[in-house]
Amino acid sequence: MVDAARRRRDPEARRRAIVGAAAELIVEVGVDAITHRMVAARADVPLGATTQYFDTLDDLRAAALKTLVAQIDEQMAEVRAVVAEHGATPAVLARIVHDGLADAKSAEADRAVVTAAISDPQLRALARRWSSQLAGFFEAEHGDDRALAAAVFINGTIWQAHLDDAPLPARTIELALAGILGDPHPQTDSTTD
Amino acid sequence: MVDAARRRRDPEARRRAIVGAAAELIVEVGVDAITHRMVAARADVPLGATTQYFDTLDDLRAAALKTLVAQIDEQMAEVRAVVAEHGATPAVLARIVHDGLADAKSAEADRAVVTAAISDPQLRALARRWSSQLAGFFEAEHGDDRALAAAVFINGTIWQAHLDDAPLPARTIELALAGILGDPHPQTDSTTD
Amino acid sequence: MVDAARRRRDPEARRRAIVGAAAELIVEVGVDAITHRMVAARADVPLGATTQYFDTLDDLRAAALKTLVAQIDEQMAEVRAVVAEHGATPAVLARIVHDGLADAKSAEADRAVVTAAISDPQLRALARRWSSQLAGFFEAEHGDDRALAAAVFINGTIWQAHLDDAPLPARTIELALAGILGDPHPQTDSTTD
Amino acid sequence: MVDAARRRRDPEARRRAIVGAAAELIVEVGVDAITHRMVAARADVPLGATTQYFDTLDDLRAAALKTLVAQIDEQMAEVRAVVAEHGATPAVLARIVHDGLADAKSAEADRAVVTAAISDPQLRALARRWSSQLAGFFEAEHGDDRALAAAVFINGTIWQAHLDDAPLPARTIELALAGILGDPHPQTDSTTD
DNA sequence: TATGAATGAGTCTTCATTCAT
DNA sequence: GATGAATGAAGACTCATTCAT
Repeated sequence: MVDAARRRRDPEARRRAIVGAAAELIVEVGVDAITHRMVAARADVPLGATTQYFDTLDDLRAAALKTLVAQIDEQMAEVRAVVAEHGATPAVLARIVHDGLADAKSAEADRAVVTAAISDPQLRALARRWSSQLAGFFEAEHGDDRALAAAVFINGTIWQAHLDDAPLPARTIELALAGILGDPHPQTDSTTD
Repeated sequence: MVDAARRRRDPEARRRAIVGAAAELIVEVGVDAITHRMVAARADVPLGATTQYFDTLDDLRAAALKTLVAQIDEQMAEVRAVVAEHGATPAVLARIVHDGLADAKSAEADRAVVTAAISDPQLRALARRWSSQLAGFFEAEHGDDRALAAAVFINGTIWQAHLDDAPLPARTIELALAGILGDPHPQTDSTTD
Repeated sequence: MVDAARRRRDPEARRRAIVGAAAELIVEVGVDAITHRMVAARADVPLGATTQYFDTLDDLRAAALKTLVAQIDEQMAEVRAVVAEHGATPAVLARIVHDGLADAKSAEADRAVVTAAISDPQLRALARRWSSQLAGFFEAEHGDDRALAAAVFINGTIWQAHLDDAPLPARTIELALAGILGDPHPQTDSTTD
Repeated sequence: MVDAARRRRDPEARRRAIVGAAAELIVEVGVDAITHRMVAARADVPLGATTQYFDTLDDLRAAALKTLVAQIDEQMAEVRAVVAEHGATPAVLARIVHDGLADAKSAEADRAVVTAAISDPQLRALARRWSSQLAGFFEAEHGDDRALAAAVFINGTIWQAHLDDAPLPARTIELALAGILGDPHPQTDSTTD
């Protein structure tokens, strides 16, 4: 009764429940597949509640994607923090990436957002930015080309993790990053080897 | 009249037209967004034809995905042929990957299928198989780990190319592959630790 | 069975039935009050048929209004014919107007279209044109001012007939028109003649 | 705070604000198009207030129409006063009608009520009464027939003014009324027959 | 009493699928 | 076999009305 009563008159919580349900469903079935009915059922609210809080399904979608984006931004901030403390070495990054992928939830969120970015210009810009930020960790030490390649590889691991339903071994990631990045402070296109 | 007569007499061609239209549309608008009406319009056949040749929309979808899959398999066969002749060196693979990505059409098809694979178990199995085949080119020479990492990187390039609307430079791909694969004939686990 | 079978596959008849039902309902409940469901029920067709034949409710509304407009144009043509033969005398016009108003159906259609014209610029233009045509019958003989006033009076009779559920007596109409029009060939504002 | 406090303490004012907003909106968008939300926004009161003061939307509509009716009754009273002083001559009436139509606001209100009367029996009765009152001004002097015709003409001017977005010239109205009414003190049926 | 959150009925619209022709 | 008309289920969205607070 407390729950029911509370839910009934806690608009902020209800809004969060709806957005959360939408975000979950976007991850599960895709950004275009969600419906008011699905979201209402998942959030355990009546159908009308979904339109009460969001004028259009697009608005709801946008809000849900925003929370997914926020999650990724948070991840990125954590990465930044770890890198700031321990340096952007292959071992450090490999650990972060592996752990991130091991968290199925966040890995799937990453994938969902990137997939949604296919047809959403705004999300595409964000995805591009994330890719740049990732590359940014390596640029100073390893040059633009290798940094970009490392970011590309890390993005690739998201899809591989999805295919395998399991993250790549940290060891494999580390090995690959080490190979891609080469020795610190190399020329972008190496002359001496 | 010739056209009409022809079509009437060539059900196989009509079926191909429908499947082809569906495949195009899947790439353009996504696997879930196609409708009988869209396909009929694109294939320039009457609405009824789409249900005449395929009992359900899902059947049509499946057939269309099958042709996209076949395209990818063909690509893979070409890769295999090139590799058989020139070896699976970073330079060779980088060229193939770059050229494949530069062909927007095939790059989009790749992406569409991988995206569709998110929620289609059969396609997922295929995607896994492609990843394995890709890795297979390198396993003998470089060991399982590095081979897998190389495949992961190549998959990553598909998404990066989509984000940038341009393929990665062949040079960057080659550099990365060279780094990932390291020296030929290494142990799966690296010697020194 | 013949009826059912026929209706089932006589698109033109079905379309007419739908438009006719919509027109009836517009007259009865107003242009903004019609719904697909009302029209479908009145036309005795399934709900889907109304959207099969008209992409949007607005399209259906427009088609229905078009038939009402056509009815009025036809009326106007008849008036023109009668006037051409017998002249635009008060007696002749009074007879026409009275008979038109006595036909409740057409009187209500007039009223419905004029009412719909309140918020539909296209219909407003038409209503203006009708008013002009009506005035046109008298202009040559009686000058612009009196002609316009006669048209205004005739329009007024539509509303009075609606209020009274009965047309004004032809005698009253004739008397009023005669008074409004005065003697033939008057000056509108006379200076020279 | 003053405003809020005031409103809180003056339910009657709030009720008036709601009814006034509803009346405005009826004139603007039609009697059937108003919603609680629209009225609340226009009256600048919370949504709940609209249902607090009126059990149903129909009740609110009725109240709003009542104020519009009152406005018209007031107009009619003014007409009566002017007529009592200056007589119901064509010139006097023409001036009144023209000025009334020139006041777009009141002309639109007239039109809105007449339109609403189409499907509201109560309003229809009122409209009938106004028509009678209008005719009443002329009956004693000019007989029933001519008086009715004059009222019909005046009603016609409302619609013409709406079509033209401008009132008829007072001169035209006067001319028409003079013609319709003929000489004072005629028999209902004209003398010669 | 005043507020606005809550709910579901009803609206337009799309479309897979069926089936008469 | 080929066509497109037919149908209803389902989706997005609006809003009158109720009622907790």
